[in-house]
Amino acid sequence: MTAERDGAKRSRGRRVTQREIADIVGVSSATVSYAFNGTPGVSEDVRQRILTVAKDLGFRPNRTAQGLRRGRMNMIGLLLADIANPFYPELSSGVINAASAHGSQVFLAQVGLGGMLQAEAARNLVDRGCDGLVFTSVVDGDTELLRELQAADTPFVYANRRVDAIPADWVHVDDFAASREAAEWVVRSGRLQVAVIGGPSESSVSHDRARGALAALGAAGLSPVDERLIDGELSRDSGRERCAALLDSGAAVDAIVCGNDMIALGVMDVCHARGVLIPEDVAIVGFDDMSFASAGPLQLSTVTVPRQLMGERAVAMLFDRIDGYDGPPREECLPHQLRIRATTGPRTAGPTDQRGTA
Amino acid sequence: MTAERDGAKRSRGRRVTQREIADIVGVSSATVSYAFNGTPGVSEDVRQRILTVAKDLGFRPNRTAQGLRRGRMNMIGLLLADIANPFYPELSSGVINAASAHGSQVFLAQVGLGGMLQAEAARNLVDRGCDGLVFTSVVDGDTELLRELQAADTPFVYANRRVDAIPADWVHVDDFAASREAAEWVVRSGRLQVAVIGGPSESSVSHDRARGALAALGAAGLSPVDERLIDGELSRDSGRERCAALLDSGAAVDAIVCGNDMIALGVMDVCHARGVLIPEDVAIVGFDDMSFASAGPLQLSTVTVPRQLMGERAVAMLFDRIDGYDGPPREECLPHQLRIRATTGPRTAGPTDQRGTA
DNA sequence: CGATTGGCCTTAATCGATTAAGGAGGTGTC
DNA sequence: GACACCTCCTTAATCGATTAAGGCCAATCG
Repeated sequence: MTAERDGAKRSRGRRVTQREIADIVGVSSATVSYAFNGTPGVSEDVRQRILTVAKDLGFRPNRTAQGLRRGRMNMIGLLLADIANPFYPELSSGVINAASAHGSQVFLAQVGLGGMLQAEAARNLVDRGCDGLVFTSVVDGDTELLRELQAADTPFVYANRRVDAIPADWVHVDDFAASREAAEWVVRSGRLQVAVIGGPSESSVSHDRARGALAALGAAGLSPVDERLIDGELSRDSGRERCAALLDSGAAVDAIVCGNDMIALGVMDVCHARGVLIPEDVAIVGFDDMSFASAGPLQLSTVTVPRQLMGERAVAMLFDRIDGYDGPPREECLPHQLRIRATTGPRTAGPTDQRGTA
Repeated sequence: MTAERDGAKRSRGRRVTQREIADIVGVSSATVSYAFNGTPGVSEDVRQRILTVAKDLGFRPNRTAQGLRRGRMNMIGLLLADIANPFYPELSSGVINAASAHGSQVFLAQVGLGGMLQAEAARNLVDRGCDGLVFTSVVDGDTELLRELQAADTPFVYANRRVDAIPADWVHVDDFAASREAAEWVVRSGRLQVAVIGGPSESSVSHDRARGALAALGAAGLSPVDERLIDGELSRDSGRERCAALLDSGAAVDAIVCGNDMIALGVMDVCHARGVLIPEDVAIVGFDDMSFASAGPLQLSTVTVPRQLMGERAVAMLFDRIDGYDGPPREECLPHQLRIRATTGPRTAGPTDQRGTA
């Protein structure tokens, strides 16, 4: 008798359909559909009766059925390497909000890291009917997938990283220039023994950042402390490991240019643990300006990347494609900003020669 | 003639269907479906021919059609307040990976913050066919929505926050006890003028944390410095504002217990800017142990919350429901850990009476 | 007054898969 | 020879919406 009992009785997901509304109002289901879509040719009286009944019954359209019929699901896929890396949440936030403003929602896939491979995840998203994809973590190995998507005419954009071999819409910052500026600053402030601890070379972004730093060093007639440290992961752990290896090697270092702020965090962990003073002994510069970089006592010098905006612009470009734009791939370069804080302050000690005795 | 030309010619999303495979192999589409699903009753010969043709044509099943017919989309919805708040990405990562292990993918909805209202977002996810929902940021105002979901028998779980009035599966930590422990530590180390800068009282988690801290103070015969500061947002900005207000008020303070690490970050920003020494003048304790809390020079005392695990357990409980478990709501309390670092070190100065002249 | 015109609905096909029910052809049994 | 019984397919309904095409009726026109 009660609503509770009814609720318990129906099987899960038993939802009101247009057909039921049609039966109650006494019209055909087509009319109900027309009423909801505002299609002309439904009298105001009937429309009102339909809407009233729908409301009473708590009708909600089945988006799956709509999607099947209309061939468009109004959703986009977002692929990222590791949502726990603080770079991505803000980018994602931009993507989600911009998509929402376009009436779409976002399907999230985490690739690598216990998740699926990128290609598998991307195909899955397409199978589910995503109208387009935003790639934030492509690597060169994804070439085949991207080719496949282009062949099938599935819209996608690169946010941040890109694959050179597959031209497509791309939103990014000038990583090369930004990294060069950061390294230049370090060099100009008198550091001579500069180490570069970068990200994976298969990522275009990390690659560009490393090249930028090396270009600055080269222009000053310097070369990096230990070339083998350049390539690695963009994680705090990897920063720790490589910084420890660097200090252990006994090489003289008075500055470390990091591929991102997470690496810088790991580097600072090790320096802190070993009593290496920042910036007195070693200057440190990160990349991305993650929220913690400006934290009270931390004050990491870094490069600001407009991550939220990057997500928003990526979605804007993607919707252009989804809505039919068919021109050549476009590239949008967002402004970055060198943010000098305390970790690149004046150098007061001689080149450090800590032997990593900590 | 070329594959390129064919590709350009077909309209977007023109994908191979079972029907086309059936026509080529010379069987009915039903047989094709049976072949893919491993349903008995298809000869090995025919099955092989079907699979071969499917592979050649790059067939992929349309998950939307499958979902419509099967009534299950194999996806879950994840609702969160602000993906840029570092609490959520790690929780999300746990959710995504656990869902992936169950063969499901995750739909993400950001509520508030330029996104939709929670109820709107949740209904949207259900309309799209999500098999269940994970709520991470419910507030008391969502009661009606939750009731509606229960009436429709839509499975959902609370991760972290909960709404008392609507019992449902819930994964959390003992925020009350953890916060009490944190405050006790501060009190035991000799601080007498303790301020509590918490989160929104409409969040069960913030509410419990605030109660825990107050309980510790009460047990020591103390009361918080300024009760009006307890309620606010869980953001760095809010931490800044309230800390500034606190210092401006001229009240004597020698410890600040924060509702989470973001607030603590804002508090540290202000202290740093005004020359208030941590921990000499003011001890600070956060909550959540976000990655930056342990950063080199930062060393924020806080409480560790197993966020990734929380996401995984939430999904496990959710899938129990999706798979038919129909018992009473279950509650899972995960272990927390008080993490004492440098910001709660010994107090060396008298109670601060900075007038905020910075 | 018969024909045309519009307004308002209905019929039925369709999206791409799943699946119950049924049929054709061969084998086995008595 | 008849009947049951497999094995392997096919037919057709179905999920819940959308939408082209067509029907009915009253109003309008020459």
